[in-house]
Parts: sequence; structure tokens; C-alpha cells
Amino acid sequence: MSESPQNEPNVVSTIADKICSKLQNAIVEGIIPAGSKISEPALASEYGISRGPLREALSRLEACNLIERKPNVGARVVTLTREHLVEIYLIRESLEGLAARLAAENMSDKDVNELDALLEKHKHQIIQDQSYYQKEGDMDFHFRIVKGSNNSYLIDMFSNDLYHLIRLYRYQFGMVSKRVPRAFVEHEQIVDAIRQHDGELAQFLMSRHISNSRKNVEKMLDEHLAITD
Amino acid sequence: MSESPQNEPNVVSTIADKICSKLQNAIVEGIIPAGSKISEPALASEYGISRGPLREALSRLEACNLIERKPNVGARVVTLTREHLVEIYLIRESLEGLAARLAAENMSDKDVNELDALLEKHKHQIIQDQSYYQKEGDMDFHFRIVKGSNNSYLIDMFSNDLYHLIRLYRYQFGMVSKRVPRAFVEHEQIVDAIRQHDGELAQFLMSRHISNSRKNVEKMLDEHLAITD
DNA sequence: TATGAATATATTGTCGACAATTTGCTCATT
DNA sequence: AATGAGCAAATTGTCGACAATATATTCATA
Repeated sequence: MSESPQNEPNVVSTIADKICSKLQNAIVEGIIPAGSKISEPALASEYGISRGPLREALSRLEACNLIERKPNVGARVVTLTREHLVEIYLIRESLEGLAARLAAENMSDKDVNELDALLEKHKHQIIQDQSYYQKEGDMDFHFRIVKGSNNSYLIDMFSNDLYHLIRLYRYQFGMVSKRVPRAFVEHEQIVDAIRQHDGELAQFLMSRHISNSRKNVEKMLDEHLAITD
Repeated sequence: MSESPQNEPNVVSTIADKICSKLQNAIVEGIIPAGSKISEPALASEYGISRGPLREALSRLEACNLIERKPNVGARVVTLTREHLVEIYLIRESLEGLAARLAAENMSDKDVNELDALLEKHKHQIIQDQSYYQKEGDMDFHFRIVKGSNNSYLIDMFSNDLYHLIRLYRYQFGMVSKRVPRAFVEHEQIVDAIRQHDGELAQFLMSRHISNSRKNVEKMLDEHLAITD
């Protein structure tokens, strides 16, 4: 049910919580279009709730950079730009590089084995359904390593802010790349480095992995824009 | 008036905005003690407002990791731990390293000159008032470089989340170090690298600068704890 | 016709009251 | 005296209504 990366059953009790999750998905999937204005009365009646919990949800959406709010004016869904996407990738290079280093230093053998099992699962999924791996599978891998860092702020940033932004751009720019086999090999290299507790190497490989991914995306965007124009 | 790092006059119009700023300062300065429970009715009447905008403010405080909320239970100010402080420093090493690199690539000569002027100002302040440089002066320098990165998410994270957390720990652990002269030299080195548009070097120097700072803080905490026990 | 002021409409911000849930207390039972 | 069930008090979550602000429209004037 829940699209959020945390494993816990996620018993979202309050209305604000539920509506926040729904809105996150609605924005990611473009049901509420990028750049569009958000009307509080309209949304409230649409979801059958009052404006109180809705505004609480909007606060959180603002915090995770999915909407922008101006006092006394209202909220808009963010507009997607190539520049912002690059900005996000640069931050991921830096932050997930750190995460990989810490994961290499901290993860137990048991954790590493589970990570390996995940890769094994992905190997089969790639054959039968590349698109799944490209979306959720890749996300699972990266989030697993962030969790392995054991740094609460890192985990927090990833699961609250970055996670939704990454999904948003994946969904709406909807790019399917030829990089899947290459990316999978890079994942294997990263896990190897983590298993050997080689933090420096894990950091280097993770940064480069995301950097490669960024360059690939930039190239695709350029080509796509060239066609569109 | 405003303690926030952005330069704009910061015309906070809405009550929720003002109360959020006030609460941020109150928490940073320990007026609302770390680890204490927050009573919505009590706070609301204390500040002479209703619970609506207060809850909106609490949402933001939660987003910047100053308080923790549990549904149907309430909010508590975060508790300060050595581990969390180290986590924050690690993230700063990574993120501000990136910021320095981007700043070296992007900043105009005019921006670099202003940064230099800031250092010159600090040089005099150190002589007459070390404590100022150690708190706000250091913050000014680091924020200036983050802004120089021109990465909106980086700027956002720093000014919304990290900024307040850094101030919180500085205030409450209130450590005054002997590192001021050394830190100043490191600042100069970083600016030099930025002036030469040597991104790699700027990143390395900034990461090491924060890493040194972290080690110094860890050492001081250990000594302090040793005395306390 | 174009521009701008004045008004009208709609939207956001704030408030106080009620509902739902949790916490603390009382009291009976072992 | 200690434990636990049941009840009372307090706190959080939600709602609908009102106030303040911004946007849209109307109308007069150049």
C-alpha cells in the first residue's frame, strides 16, 4: 500500500498523514500536474476532509520540496527543470557517497548478505521486467545502503525529501535507459567494496555510479529536448 | 532582528512564520529545554495565539529536526547526543565539501572579493572578540560558500535544517575552542582555492576543515564528559 | 480603446469549539 | 503492598466559521 521506503507497516493514524501520502503520490504521478496551483477548498472537498489536516499535509509537502507556498497567495506544485534535476543528482553523489562509506564501516555480515540477496533478486527481475528494476528495484538498493550508514539524518533526508523528488523526476521525465546492465554491475561492485569494509572504495564507486547515472540522464534530456523543439 | 541566515529583510507576515522563528530561537537558546515535552495549549496561551498557527509552526520545527512528534501523543524537543552531533558533522563534511567545489566553479570574481572582504572583517573581529567569530562569523563564512554553490537544494538544506541544528549544539554544548586561529587560516586557504577556481582543492580543504572541527569537538566532549562523570 | 481606480469575489490565515485518543488516577482484588 | 481494570482528566486531532489578504471584475476617465 504505502510507497514510502521504510519497512515498518507504516500505520499512519492521523488524517494529515494519510492525505500527505496520497498527495505525494498524486504529485509524483502527475495527477496533480507539475506547476499547477493548489486550491485548499477544492482539494479538501475532493478528499472529503477539512482544511485543517490538509494544511498540515501541505506543510510537509513544502518541507520535502514538492510544493512551494507563498503567504496569503497559496501553494503551487514545483515545476520540473533540468537544472533542478542536476542539482538533486549532485547532492545524491555527495550524500550517498558518504552513506556507502559509512555502510562499509558499519554494516554487519548479516546485513551485507541481505544486500547480496537483494542483488540476486534483482538479477532475475532484470531478465523478466527491466522497468521494475529501473524504478523500485534501484530505489530499494540505494535506500538499503542509506539505512546501512546508520546515520539518522542521512536516513531522514533520503526518505523524507530526496526519495519523493527522485520518484517525481523518474515518473514525469519517464526515461528508460540502456544503462540497466551497466548499473547492475556497478551495484555489484559497490556491494563488494562494502563486504570488504573498504569505505573509501565504496564511497568512490557510489559517487561515480550516481555521476554516471546523472550524465546519462543529462544526455537523454538533451536528445529529448532536441526532438521536442 | 531575524537570526536566519538569508540576507533578505525577511518580512515574515504570517503568525505561523513569526512563532516558528521565535520557537527556533527559544529551542536553540535552551529557553525551551532539550528533551522537554511541548504542550500546545500552554505554548499557545504563552505566546497569545491560537493552536492553529502554532501547530503549523510545530510542523516546520519537526521538518528541521528540532522537535519530534508522535501522533496523538505530542511533541518533544530533541535530546542532544554526542552521536547526533557527529552525524551532523559528517553530513556537513560531505555537503559543504560539495558546496565549496561548486562555489569554486561558479562564483564570480566579484563574489570572491566579497568573500575576501568578509575574511578581512573577521581578522579584526578575532582580535577584539573571539567569541563572535566563533559563532556567527564562522556561520556567515560557511553560509556564504553554500550560497555560492548556486544549488537551490543545498542552500535550502543548509538554511532550513542544518543551520538551526548547528546553532543548537553550539549554544547548548557551548564549547569555545583554541582552534580559532587555525580555523581562520583554513578559511583563507579555502577562499584561495575558490579564487583559483580549483574545485577539487576547495572541496578537499572544506571537507578537511569540517573534519578537523569535528575531531576537535569530539575531543572536547570526551574531556568534558570525563570531568562531569 | 486603453488605462487605472474602486469595488466585488475568492482564497488564505486564524480562531474557538467539539471529537477522539492517550495519560494519570482511583479503587478493587490478590 | 502490588497489580490491574475501570474511570476521569487532559491533550491532541478535526471541524466549521470568521477575519485578513490577494485576485478578478467593473466602471469611469483619458
